[in-house]
Amino acid sequence: MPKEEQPFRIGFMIHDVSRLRRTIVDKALRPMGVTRSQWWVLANLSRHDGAGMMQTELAKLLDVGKVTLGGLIDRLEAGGLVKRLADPHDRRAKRVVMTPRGIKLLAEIVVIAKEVNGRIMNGIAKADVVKAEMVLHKMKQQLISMDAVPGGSATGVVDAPD
Amino acid sequence: MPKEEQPFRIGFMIHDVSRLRRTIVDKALRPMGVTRSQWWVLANLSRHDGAGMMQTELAKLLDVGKVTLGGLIDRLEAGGLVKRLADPHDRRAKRVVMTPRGIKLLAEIVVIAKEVNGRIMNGIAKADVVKAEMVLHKMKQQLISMDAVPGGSATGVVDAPD
DNA sequence: CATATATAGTCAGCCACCATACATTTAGCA
DNA sequence: TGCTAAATGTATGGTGGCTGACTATATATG
Repeated sequence: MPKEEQPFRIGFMIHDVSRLRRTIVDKALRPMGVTRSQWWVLANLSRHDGAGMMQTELAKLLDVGKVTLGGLIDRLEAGGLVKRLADPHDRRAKRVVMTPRGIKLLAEIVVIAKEVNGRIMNGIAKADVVKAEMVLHKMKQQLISMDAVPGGSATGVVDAPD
Repeated sequence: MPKEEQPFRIGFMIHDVSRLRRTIVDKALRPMGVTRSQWWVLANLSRHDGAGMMQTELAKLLDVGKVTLGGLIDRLEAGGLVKRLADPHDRRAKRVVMTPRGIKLLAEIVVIAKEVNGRIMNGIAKADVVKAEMVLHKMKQQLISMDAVPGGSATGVVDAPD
């Protein structure tokens, strides 16, 4: 093995870590009946609370397609964690809001997730993590500029804050 | 309110990049009728060529479950890129080998993939990429030690030599 | 030899993605 | 005012990933 250049290494590495991480987190979250993606939706929903959010709005925030988000909402709704309400001003739209049950569950999830996350990142220097995050962020921007975002239609701006 | 600690950031970042990257690569590869996961299988298969590989062996190498790999092989076989041959020594097993067509296609794929990859990594310093890779690698080891690998069943103690 | 256990693959079922196509409704414009 | 264009959400169908249950074979052990 003469250690040739491996331009794809980071790509596969990301793929692997993403997959394995999902498995672990989902396993830890299973007792509460949600997956990591569902948690992700709840977390974002809880920050933009108030009148709830339109599905399209939420999908854009998460960089997923309307269809994918629709499916996630379906499952969350089936679990009684969110509700779809008709928008009073736009009869096409539905506003997604968290139920009390959803709010309560989210708090529990965060506790578990923090613990698991700590174990995954165990022994990795904080500074290194930050640097890696920056590389990933650049990759993400590059990808978005390459039209990776699914519902495409590139409505205006990129650059998700936060 | 300024910027609280966000322990999950890198996790979601990896998730995002992985997802977006898959979309882009798959889009670039579509003309040749394969996905990125299929390419991944072909690439690994081509390195361990010769008598082909058993499915389980391949699954272990890729850290995916037998079932997932079975599905991938199904599609590759349907496309005429690999073949399943009966193992002469073990009647349970099947050896997966690449067809000439598969070999040829892999070469074409690599060309495309290299180009796309270059664009994704555009403007990111090589040294930073290497550092990020190291962080990811550590995460991966940590995850594997947490029993993330699917077909798990902890066949003895595994210390997958890299 | 018989039985138990481990291993190779498959089947069925679920979640998360995506793309394409569609109905409904809203908004823009001639 | 009426027709077209855009936007919201859904339906449909495919890939990829996982779990759990199952068959068939191989090996180990009493």
